[in-house]
Amino acid sequence: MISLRFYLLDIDSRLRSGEVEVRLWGLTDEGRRVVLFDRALKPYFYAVAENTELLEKQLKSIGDVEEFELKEARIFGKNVKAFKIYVSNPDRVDSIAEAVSKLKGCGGVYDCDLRHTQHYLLDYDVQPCGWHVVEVEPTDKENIKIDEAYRMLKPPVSIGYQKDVIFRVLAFYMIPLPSKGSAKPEKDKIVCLAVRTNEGYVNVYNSEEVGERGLIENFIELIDSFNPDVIVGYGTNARDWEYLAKRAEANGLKLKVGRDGSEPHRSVYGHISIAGRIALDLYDYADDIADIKIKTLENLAAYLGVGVKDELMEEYDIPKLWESSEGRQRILSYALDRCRVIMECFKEFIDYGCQLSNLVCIPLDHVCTAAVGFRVESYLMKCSRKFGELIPKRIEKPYQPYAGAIVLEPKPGLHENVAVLDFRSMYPSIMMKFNISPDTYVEPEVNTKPEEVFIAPEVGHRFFKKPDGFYRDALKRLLEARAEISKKLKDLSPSSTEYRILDARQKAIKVITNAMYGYAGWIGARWYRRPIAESTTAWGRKTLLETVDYAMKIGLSVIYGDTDSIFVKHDQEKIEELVKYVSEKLGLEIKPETIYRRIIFTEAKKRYAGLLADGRIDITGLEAVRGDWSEIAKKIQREVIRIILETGSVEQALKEARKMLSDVEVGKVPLRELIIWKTLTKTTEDYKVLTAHVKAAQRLVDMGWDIGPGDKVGIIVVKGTGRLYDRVEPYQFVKPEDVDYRYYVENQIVPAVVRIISVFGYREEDLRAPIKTMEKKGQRTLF
DNA sequence: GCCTGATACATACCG
DNA sequence: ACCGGTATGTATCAGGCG
Repeated sequence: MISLRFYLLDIDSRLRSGEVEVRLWGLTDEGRRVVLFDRALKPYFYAVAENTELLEKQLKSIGDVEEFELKEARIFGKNVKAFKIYVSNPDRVDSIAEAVSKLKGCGGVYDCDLRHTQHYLLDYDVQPCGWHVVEVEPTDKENIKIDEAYRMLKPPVSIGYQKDVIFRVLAFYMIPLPSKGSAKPEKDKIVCLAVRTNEGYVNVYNSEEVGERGLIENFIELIDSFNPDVIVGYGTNARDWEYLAKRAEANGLKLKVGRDGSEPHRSVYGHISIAGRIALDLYDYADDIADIKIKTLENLAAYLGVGVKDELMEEYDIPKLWESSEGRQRILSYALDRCRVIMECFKEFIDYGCQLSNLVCIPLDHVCTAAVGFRVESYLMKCSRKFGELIPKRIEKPYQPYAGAIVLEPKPGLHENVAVLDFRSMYPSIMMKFNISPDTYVEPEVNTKPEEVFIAPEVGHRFFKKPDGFYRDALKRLLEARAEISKKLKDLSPSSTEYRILDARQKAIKVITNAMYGYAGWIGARWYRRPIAESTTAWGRKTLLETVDYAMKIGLSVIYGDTDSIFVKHDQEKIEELVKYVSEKLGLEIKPETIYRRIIFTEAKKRYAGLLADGRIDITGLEAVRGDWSEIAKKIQREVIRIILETGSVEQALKEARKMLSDVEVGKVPLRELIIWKTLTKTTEDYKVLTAHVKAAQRLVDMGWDIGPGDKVGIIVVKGTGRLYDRVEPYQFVKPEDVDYRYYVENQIVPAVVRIISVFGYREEDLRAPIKTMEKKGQRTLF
């Protein structure tokens, strides 16, 4: 027997002579790549026994039910008796559970729609991207590309061991040559594939030199010899892997890149998995970052501070470039640079990725692809085990709306010295304070004594004060962990490894904490309970209103507020009093987060712009921060905002705006700044009304471009008559002389500017009038 | 058949 | 495939109008 320290990278399972075998892939303390086999866990599910004897009798007669045992468990806080039912044929867990759920005396089936690997992780408390001690014996490697293979003798034991793990990483970027529209793997060859390892190997395979077949062979050989733990790319789930597999097939090859010689395969959440390796798609990371509007690799790189060669190349540029040797050269160096950028973005991402994976207990490759709801749910499943809660099946539930947060009416105008007071984790704190949880919720028909429950305002839902609900427990762990990390971070140098990892972890914790309320109100959630979400927002509204009332009572002028924040005229003493009130009387924490030297509010909620102490300008909600306005309109609005905030002179802002606007009128503006991007949210046929971006998308599809739901369509408005949708073109096809510059002035720039200046009594005419008329208004400033 | 205002649809934002 | 609240632009339709 050997005892090993083992870091878990990936987990999968396979059938071996009728048994499920779990494979744990990872690294040892000495940096050896190993795989561990374990058949100890038998497939199972739970059936709640409402009539134990009756149910037991029927269970005996069901084929493939190997054995079962009666256990104590909990469902939504209620103690129940349930049979843990072991199934001999792992493929039949679902169907047998379905059959058992219909038996007399059965009160529902639980833990039945989880993958076997998930049961394994939960039952043995195994942590992806975490260290364990394992007791093993050596076994045959079966040609697996690994240093050692072992058979597990006991379940793994998770240990708090922290050690930086150095992965072997391969980044790649491929370029196919499209014949028409988007490249199609059925007919369009891959002409170049760039690779880069984190150990310094760089190359670009070129179909001109080695043929497409040679290019793919080179790629497979590199994976074979370098044997990476991680293979990273951009857009690999939606495109690259499938493309490579099809082109491999067309060349009589198999894309055997898995450590066990298997090919990439589609797995849960739409992820493409590679056996024994982490297949990462940085697109998923970009998708998670709201500030990145158009999810290109360049934009991700810019966001992360990774430098990109200033060379724009899009798919429609490729065919023409490929015709000349100079163009081909450019394509090759472009691919190489993209590969470098992918590797650098990977380095910025990986600490956070590992921490998130470890926290929510989803393997690293899947956690990136999993939506927030599934991440929260996975974390909750882990917590539920400690409470003895069985895991409900995912079922369709009807949608029933409920009231959310409140937003205060802003005081329009320019204000000076405004402090923003934010509640710290308002919803999680409220959920903890009032023990809001699926297992503490009191059904309407249940009688309770007034002192044993919390009653939500407005909606009247009740929650038991004791014992702790499992949401309270789950949140407490998160908040305590984060507080502890914050304390540690203070004593660490930001450049140290430990700081980097802890900071990544606290970010991961924050994401999960903040998503917990949203999860509770999601109809797809296993632990969905509308009253939970509804009560949380009700207490939230009450809290905010009470805070506003008190602020006004002590003479603080409240300018705005939204959900968990209030904007007040800065007054140190009174703010301190308000903070004290909130902490002592409401039992929550409020903190001045931001101080604006100056801030502009329009009549509209959720839209404002402020000047910070350090001179930066913060814009919220306005056109300037939206992805569906042209850059030129956004740029001019930003400029107007900046001048007003810095000088207080609307006239000066107008003067500048007029200058910029007149450039547009004569066509002195790059086409790039005229693109209006909109997301296609469904297939073009599903739209009830025709819109500009849908029309453009239809045209692109007709021309052979792969465009579907979720894709962004970039349009430019061109001269013509009729509806807007009759006057737009996909941006790729527009020449400067086609552009309808008047549209941009009247429907983009003017509205964006007027939105701001109208606050100060100026109108469209003031923007468009000659300077002479303006002077009549005189030079005045707002402060 | 054209104009106008009301309404529905579509998108993206805030917290 | 986390929530509800909000702003805003464009399409579409009903009704007025000799």
